[in-house]
Amino acid sequence: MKTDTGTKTDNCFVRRRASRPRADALRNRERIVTAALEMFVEFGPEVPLDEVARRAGVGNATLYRNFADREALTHEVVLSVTSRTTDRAEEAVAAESDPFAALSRFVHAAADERIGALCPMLSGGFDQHHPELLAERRRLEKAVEGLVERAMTAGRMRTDIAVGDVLVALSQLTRPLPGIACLDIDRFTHRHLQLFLDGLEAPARSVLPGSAATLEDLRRGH
Amino acid sequence: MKTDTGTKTDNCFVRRRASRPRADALRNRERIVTAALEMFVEFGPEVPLDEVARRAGVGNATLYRNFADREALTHEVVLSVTSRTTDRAEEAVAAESDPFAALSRFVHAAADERIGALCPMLSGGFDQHHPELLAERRRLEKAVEGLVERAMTAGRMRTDIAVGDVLVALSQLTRPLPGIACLDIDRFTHRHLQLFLDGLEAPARSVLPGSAATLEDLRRGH
Amino acid sequence: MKTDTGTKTDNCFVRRRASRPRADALRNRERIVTAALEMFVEFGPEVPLDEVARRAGVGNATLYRNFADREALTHEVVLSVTSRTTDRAEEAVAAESDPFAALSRFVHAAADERIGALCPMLSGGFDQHHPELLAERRRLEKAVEGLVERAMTAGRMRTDIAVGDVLVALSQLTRPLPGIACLDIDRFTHRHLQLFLDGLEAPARSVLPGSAATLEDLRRGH
Amino acid sequence: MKTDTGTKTDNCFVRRRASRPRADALRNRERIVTAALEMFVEFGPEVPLDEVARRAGVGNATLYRNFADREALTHEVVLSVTSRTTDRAEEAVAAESDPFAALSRFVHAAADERIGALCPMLSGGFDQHHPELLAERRRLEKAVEGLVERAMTAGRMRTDIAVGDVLVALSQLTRPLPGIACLDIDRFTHRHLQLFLDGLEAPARSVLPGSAATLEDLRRGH
DNA sequence: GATGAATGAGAATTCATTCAT
DNA sequence: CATGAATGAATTCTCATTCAT
Repeated sequence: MKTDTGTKTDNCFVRRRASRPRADALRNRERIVTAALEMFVEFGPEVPLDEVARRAGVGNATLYRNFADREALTHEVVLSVTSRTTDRAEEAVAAESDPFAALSRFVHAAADERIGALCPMLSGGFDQHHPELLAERRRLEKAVEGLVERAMTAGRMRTDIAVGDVLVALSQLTRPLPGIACLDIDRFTHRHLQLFLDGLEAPARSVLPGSAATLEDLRRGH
Repeated sequence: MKTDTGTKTDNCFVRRRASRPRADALRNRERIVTAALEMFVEFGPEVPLDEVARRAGVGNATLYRNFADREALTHEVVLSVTSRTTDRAEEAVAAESDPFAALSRFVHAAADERIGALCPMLSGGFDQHHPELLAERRRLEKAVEGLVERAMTAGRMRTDIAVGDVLVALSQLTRPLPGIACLDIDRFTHRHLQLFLDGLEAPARSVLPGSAATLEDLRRGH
Repeated sequence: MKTDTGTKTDNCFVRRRASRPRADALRNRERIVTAALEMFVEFGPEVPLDEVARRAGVGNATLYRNFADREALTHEVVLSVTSRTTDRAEEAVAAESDPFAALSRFVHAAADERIGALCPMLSGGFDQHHPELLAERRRLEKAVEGLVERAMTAGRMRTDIAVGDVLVALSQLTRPLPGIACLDIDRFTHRHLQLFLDGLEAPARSVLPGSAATLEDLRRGH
Repeated sequence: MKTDTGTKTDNCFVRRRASRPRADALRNRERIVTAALEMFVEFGPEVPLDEVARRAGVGNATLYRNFADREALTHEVVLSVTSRTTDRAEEAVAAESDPFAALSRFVHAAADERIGALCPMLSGGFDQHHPELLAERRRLEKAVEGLVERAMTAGRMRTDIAVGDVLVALSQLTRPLPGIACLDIDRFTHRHLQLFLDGLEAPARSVLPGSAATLEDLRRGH
């Protein structure tokens, strides 16, 4: 995942203080993204960027130097959450031999990565069709598709479910309620996720209406 | 200097139909609440009130005459959705002989009433503790409690679920995604609700973590 | 003091119910002017007219039926206060044999008539040059001039003072402080007026700078 | 997730002249206060803040960056006028050997500092009980108390007067008449102040009614 | 005539974004 | 690079005035 944004000055050698600012700058960038995610979760995606900068411990102009506007920052946050969530999907495969256990582990891990925070951003606020994002999202879908298909193949879950169903339900159920620490993620959210997983595991009791979805679909109607 | 305020009754007979002019006013009031709900669903709870007024087809000041500020309008919207949702719960009991079918009918009906639109409002934006709201919320909880208990007693659903679990999961799953017509309520939402219901109906497969919740609990952490 | 505003329908005879609404209407008009004066004193000349109407116990539209706009109402209030103050000046002459005592009585009486409330209105807010107002103001000046000259002639006060000095100082000293009941007119204002009067009575100790003024002068600079 | 907010000190030496950029900012702040005082005097305390900003030559948001709201700006204006007025009281002591001349000098100087502009603000519009203001007001009262007591002790003025009487009368007499350049301060105001001073200097001719006041008292009734 | 409701224009305040140091 | 300050373009809300009953 090359983030070579601005690699122009990479050339080696001396120049003692040339790379130092880089270290700083990179740390700032990360701090800002972290702060932004936290505050989107706590206060919603409308949170003033000046406040994000304050929480990140940098001046507002530094934020704008790194991210041209709110859209750019949102983009990075989405990218970062998506990427880490994908990592969790991959870890889950490795960590659990039982395929449904793997899916289950992923679901809870995704909640901890605040995948729910992406929801409000799905609706505008950044360029859904940016290649970088599309790529990352496909990576996530592939990974989750793997988890789901393995569980189905093993007969461990009902088979009328698509990746999109999992991802959307998962996102919605973990979607933060600004002002309430992420819907009190420990007291409620994991509980509801477990209920959801139990439902996936049980045999189908009805014909699900509507159509299975990919994340992609979500934007279609727009 | 007699300040005989209230001498208006000097004009004898008049005032027969003192409440008539309100026909218009009442319609306006309702139109505003309706427009507000629609726009909260479409654009989120931060939608400019001037836009709400425009959609309602009234001047902005008319909105403010009816609702002192955003909080007051939000209050009314929440009240109205809660109330209609409760009605749906009561209807569901009457309409279905099977207790789980009743719960199921309620869940889908609540989605159509946009119960999910309440989520973003639960986090501030209005006075949670207003007696009027508390009363209405209790009515809703009682009604849903009835649905749930009957289904459990009939052995039609797992028994480790509380009203709050149903209401929170239901609200989250149907929570609107601004910019996407209520998460494309027909293509996805009812599907996910059905999946959720299937999960409720199936026997428990795991011990649910965390604690069951009432809507009340949601505010506790705050 | 003919206030034949709208006397067009004065014609006598029958018409039982023709003059009745008149009585009402007139009372309303007076109530509004009274309420306006009270509220100008209490809250300043920016007080919302709807509030004035409420205090007067009439609908806002009734206020506007009687006074085309804020200027018209202000006009009437000024006229009314000026007129009553003039009456007080005339009464003072009649009531006191000592010329300075008469002036003194007038000064305190003018305070009770809220002559200070005129100050904020002197600065725009209504048409200073309206003939009706000019006439009334001249009447006031004449009356006060009488008081002052008599006191001077009797050797009861310093002679380098003009009517305008008395009226302006009097108005300023009694000018209401919105939010503080007319500068607590009894505890402070009459005290300061007495001090002012004592100063007038004493022999001149210095050459007063500037020029004596008529109320008229006040508008000149504008 | 280290939230080492405050790592700004990573950049070693920097920050030498951290307060330099404030040169501009400070000037702006002062310009705004100056403009505000001028416009309060000219147009009253309700003058639109956007206009104040324009007069100060800054954008409206700059005003709001410096003063959270009208109250905060008013606070600063009051503070600034009070403080300068106190300075004048102290200067007056130094400049005049005769105690009454000192008082007299102060009174005219206070008018030039627009002490009268404080009047409309005394009635709400800012927090009267803010410690900063209370302190500054006490400083003013102390200073004027000194002037008054010295004049009394020297037998140069009547002795039934309190600081509050002087300050209130002084403020009222110099209170600006929006629309009229500070009551044409040179043509009328100094004249009336001189008359007032003459009255103070003369022996008491009557028992003053009411009670002497401190500025503090003015708020009591509220 | 009288009333409550409706309205648009304007004022206060916030915030994304740009600028100067 | 980093920063605090500046800015204008919304947004919320108020109020004088008009309208419909």
